[in-house]
Amino acid sequence: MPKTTEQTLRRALEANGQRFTEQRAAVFRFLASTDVHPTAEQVFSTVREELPGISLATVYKSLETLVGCGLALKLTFGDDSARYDGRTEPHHHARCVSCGAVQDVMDDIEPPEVEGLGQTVDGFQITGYRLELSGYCPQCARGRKAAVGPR
Amino acid sequence: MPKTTEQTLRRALEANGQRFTEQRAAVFRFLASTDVHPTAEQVFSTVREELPGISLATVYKSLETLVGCGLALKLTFGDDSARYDGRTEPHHHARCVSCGAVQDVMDDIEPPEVEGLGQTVDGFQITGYRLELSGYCPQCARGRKAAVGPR
DNA sequence: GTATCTGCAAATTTTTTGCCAGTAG
DNA sequence: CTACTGGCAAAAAATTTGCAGATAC
Repeated sequence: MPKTTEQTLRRALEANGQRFTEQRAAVFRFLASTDVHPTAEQVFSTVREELPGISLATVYKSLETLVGCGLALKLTFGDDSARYDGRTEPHHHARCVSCGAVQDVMDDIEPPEVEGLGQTVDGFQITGYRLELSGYCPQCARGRKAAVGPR
Repeated sequence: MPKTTEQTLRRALEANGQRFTEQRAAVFRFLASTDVHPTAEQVFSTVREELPGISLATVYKSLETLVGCGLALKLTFGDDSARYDGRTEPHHHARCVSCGAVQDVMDDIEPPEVEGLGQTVDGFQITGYRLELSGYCPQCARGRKAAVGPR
């Protein structure tokens, strides 16, 4: 866990009037180290290996704190429960329709730009977007014919 | 409620070995008539005006049935609970970051096409995509400066 | 007539909250 | 020190399930 990671966390917490704690640090480190977009439950069981005493409620509270500080994103995919993303740089996600796994994809899969971004669409003032790809992950991709199109 | 709507429902149900019921019809009609992407709870309270005896469990079951027949989509936006979409044609969504409302947007806001669609990206075999715009709905858009970019 | 539904209530699952002791600053 | 936190257990919210009576076909 590089010092810079802790620095980042301390600063962000401080900037939001929050305190630095071991629990928050552990949650943040785990989120920052993975790209699987874990659910709260997954964060809990992983972090517990390191901090056996941590409770699920604390994980939820820590996640909420991190989201509030802009250090993580709370996302939902398809019809699953909430998942957390420790990366705040622009990137998109691909979700396996077979096993439900969520993976990051390089931002450059995205076309030039979404026309109308920063403009008004149907009365909506657009400030951002999120692209979710569906498909089969490497493990599940076994002899399938792809049907392409938005949904 | 046009006869064609009922026809559509009957055919789809039949094709999936499911029976036509008043409850499913009411849920379907409501979904097809709105573009607000209601939660199960919202479907329940609206449909109950028409069928006072319907139960929430039945609404959940009906929604699942409709999704199974391809007559509706189950979606999640941001960090909210599951929402249902009665439209199956290609279109995208805009979500108000202020009030949480979800609105359909014309498909042509979408750029030409997502490069790599139907191809393999990072080992993922892509079969579809979903675009979610963030912004301020007409009601909430009041003197704001837009910061643009993926998130 | 018979397999499939609905409604109800109870069970699960997911997330949030209240409270007191513990700790960061 | 003092306010903010974490852990625990209980609460609330969201969704699913079992079952007996009702209903579509």
